[in-house]
Amino acid sequence: MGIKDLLRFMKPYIEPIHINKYAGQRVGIDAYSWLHKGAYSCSMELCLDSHTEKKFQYIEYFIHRIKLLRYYKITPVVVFDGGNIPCKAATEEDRKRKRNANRDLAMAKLKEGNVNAASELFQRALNVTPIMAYQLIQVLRSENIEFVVAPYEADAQLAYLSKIKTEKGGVVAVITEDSDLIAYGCPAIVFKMDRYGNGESIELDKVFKAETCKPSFRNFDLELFTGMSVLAGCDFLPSVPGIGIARAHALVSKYRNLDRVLSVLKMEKGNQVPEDYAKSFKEAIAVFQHARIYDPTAKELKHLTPLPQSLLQSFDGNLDFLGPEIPLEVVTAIAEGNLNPSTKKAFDKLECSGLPVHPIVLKSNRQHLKVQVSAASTQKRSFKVFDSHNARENSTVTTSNLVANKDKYSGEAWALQKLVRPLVTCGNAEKENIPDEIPLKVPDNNPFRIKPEEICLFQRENPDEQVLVTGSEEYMDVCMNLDSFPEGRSENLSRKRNFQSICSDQAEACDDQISEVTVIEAEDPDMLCWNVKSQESINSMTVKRIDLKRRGASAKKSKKSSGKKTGSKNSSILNFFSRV
DNA sequence: AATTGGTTCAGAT
DNA sequence: TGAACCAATT
Repeated sequence: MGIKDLLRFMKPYIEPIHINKYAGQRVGIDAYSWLHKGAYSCSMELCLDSHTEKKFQYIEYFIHRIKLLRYYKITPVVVFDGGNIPCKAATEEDRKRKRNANRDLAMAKLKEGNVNAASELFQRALNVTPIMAYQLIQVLRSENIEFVVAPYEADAQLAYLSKIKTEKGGVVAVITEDSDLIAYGCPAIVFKMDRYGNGESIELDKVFKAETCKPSFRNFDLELFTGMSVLAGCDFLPSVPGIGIARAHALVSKYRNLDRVLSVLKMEKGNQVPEDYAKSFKEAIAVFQHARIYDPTAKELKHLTPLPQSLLQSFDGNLDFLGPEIPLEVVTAIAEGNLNPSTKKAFDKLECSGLPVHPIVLKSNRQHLKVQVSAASTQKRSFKVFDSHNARENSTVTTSNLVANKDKYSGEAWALQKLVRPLVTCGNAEKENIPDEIPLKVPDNNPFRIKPEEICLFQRENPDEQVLVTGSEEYMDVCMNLDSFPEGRSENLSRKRNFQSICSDQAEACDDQISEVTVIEAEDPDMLCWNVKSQESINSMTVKRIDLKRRGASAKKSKKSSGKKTGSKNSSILNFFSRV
């Protein structure tokens, strides 16, 4: 997908980025990349077209990322792919063939009863359809999230949005996985954005202006860069055998003119160059330069950059390789998500049925735990934890080692504050104020840590089975089972580890950053919770989560942690204690 | 010696 | 799917 090896080649120009860089600004989203990633978790349901809620998990994935952007005050503009353009047909056919092959294999494995092998193959049979896009669009509408369906390539549309002013609907950067965006001349691109907003960025003007960085693009302009990209092989045209990104760059650097490069190529490679390569090459370049896009302000079909008369003539007035021209009303209806861009017809209501009314709801079988903090003194703080559903008052437990020194533990204090905000009064809990001296900090990363309403508990049907408690499904990191995992829950089997090994791993991994490891144990001796706290851990992505564990009745006797055990029998309080 | 292009492996969800 | 690896090629 995209330009072969381009990202690897451009490595020296790629730098890590966090999307908060674009706070307050508009950022374009290549919908396909998130739809595709989001569909991984429900690929089998999608391929089999099962009518379960899981089928719509990709929407939750997408919305989670939208929420992430909104948290950072970024205005997302979601761009969908429209129709296929003719010169991409070969690539599309190829992908379709592979998908179908994988789907058939998957079905065979399913018949054999090998569900694991089948679901792996279903992932490779994944296809993001206009109907999936349409279902997402309905959610975007209800959430007032801006979107546009491109007449053809979303990449071209995104490049266009990157070129125009914010007031006219433009964006300052684009989030995608597709290296084509570089060839389209998109000035700022974020690749590989993770769930916390970390990614890799490339800025085109830095590429052209860099004086010493190799590979050098000092004498390049965008047309030469695009030429290099097409020579290396793109979705519109495979490369001449033996020409990869390095040779393409060398050729363009040397001759600094695409026509000359083409003739040299013909000379050197002779019959290895396909008959119509030069023509296809020029068409591919023209797509990257003048692809058809939708102007949301003028509400009309335009070219990415205006088409010179001379170019039109050189193609004998036939621009069908850009995709056929689309009537005005149709292109607008497509852009606004009212017509299927492939069929140019209204979306089939039946086909689109089954969308949950509230697709973003969390699963229901869980309890919320609310945590309250009090500040008896600056030397010592006490915590209350109670079950918000049952509204039972729980006993207060204290930690003596916290916040002895305000500066030293400010990060920890922040974490604790996050734990207790918003403060929810519940039962007969005493109202206690959050101390003023704890700074309310906006985290640099991962806004979704440790919110009280997101600490939840998953109870399995059989009470003797282990119960895994983590942060909210939506926001927290992976569930991790500590000792064993019931059969049939294979997705996390690979993470099966025991408590000690996790603790020691974490302690080791965090050795240099972690000031303290706090293990939180439930009043119920079977419930364990531990957390790693330090400023660094809170602000960096590497240290993760609160993991809680409830051990089955059989495991009660063998208490593994070294915490004290306190409390009254009828409460489900967590006792907090610290160690190490 | 550099590059291509095929293969394999781990990771994502 | 992509990144990393390796062997064949120029």
